[in-house]
Amino acid sequence: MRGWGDEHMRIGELSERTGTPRRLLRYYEEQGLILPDRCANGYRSYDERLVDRVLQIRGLLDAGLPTRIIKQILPCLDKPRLIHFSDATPEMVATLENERDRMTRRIECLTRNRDAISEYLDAVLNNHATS
Amino acid sequence: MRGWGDEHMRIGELSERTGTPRRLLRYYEEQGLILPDRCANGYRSYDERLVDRVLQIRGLLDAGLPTRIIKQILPCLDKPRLIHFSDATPEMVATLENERDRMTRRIECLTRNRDAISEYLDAVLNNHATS
DNA sequence: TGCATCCCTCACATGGATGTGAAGGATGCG
DNA sequence: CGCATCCTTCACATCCATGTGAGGGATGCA
Repeated sequence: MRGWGDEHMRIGELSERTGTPRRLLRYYEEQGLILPDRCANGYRSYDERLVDRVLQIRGLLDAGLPTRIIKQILPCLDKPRLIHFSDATPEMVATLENERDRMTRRIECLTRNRDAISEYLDAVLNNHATS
Repeated sequence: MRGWGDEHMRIGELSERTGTPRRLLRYYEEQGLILPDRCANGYRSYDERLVDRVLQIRGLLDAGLPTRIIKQILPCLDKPRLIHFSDATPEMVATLENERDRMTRRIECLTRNRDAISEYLDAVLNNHATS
């Protein structure tokens, strides 16, 4: 029953909606990637917006970034235009530039190889009759 | 002295030229990603072309693909047009399609986040005066 | 010949993401 | 009430990429 458009949810629902084991939701919290509040229970209470955030985290993890880095870049993606220059220390900027370049290289490598796979698949699927 | 454009090299040279610890070169071999031949010594002898292959492997690893998958996709990238339909079993094709899609998703995620970082950096570096 | 430097294999260690389960408290339904 | 189902914490286990070092053989130079 409990309306499906609620503002908050417990770990089970977030787990289902993101396809992420509860264990990992706790792990991401431990790593400082998400910060759910707590009910009087002690139960974790997740805001609706955390669904997207968790999916984003998983995407980045899957793309090979470690939680330590994800933790650093997430804040920059949160505030769409509400840039907060507060913690934009020079080292932070350097870290971000560095990571941006790493990501670019990763993207290039992935794209190159994915295209090669596509090419291969096309070849196999089109003129396979000529085996 | 031994000419630097040789056809083959030992593990030390390959390690230097690819920036890869010897340990890992042996590991990649153990995982079936590369297949150096052996001198009478027992020493591994690497073909010149393995330089690029190792770099490619490292790129894919860095992008988050496990060796198990890399092993499966490498053969498709080797033969530029010399497609070998021999081992193109239906499951293999399915695996490749699946992996291609995963890579596409990864690329999208990385691109999205990298662009967000870029945007943030631009903002910080351009109108930082308005802190 | 001795010594440095490469190579070999074997094997245990580490760090990060994830699996799994125990032991127990909260909630809610019959 | 009893029982199922959710939640809590704690802790050990696994997989994978990588580090590290021991013990020993090969090569080559002084």
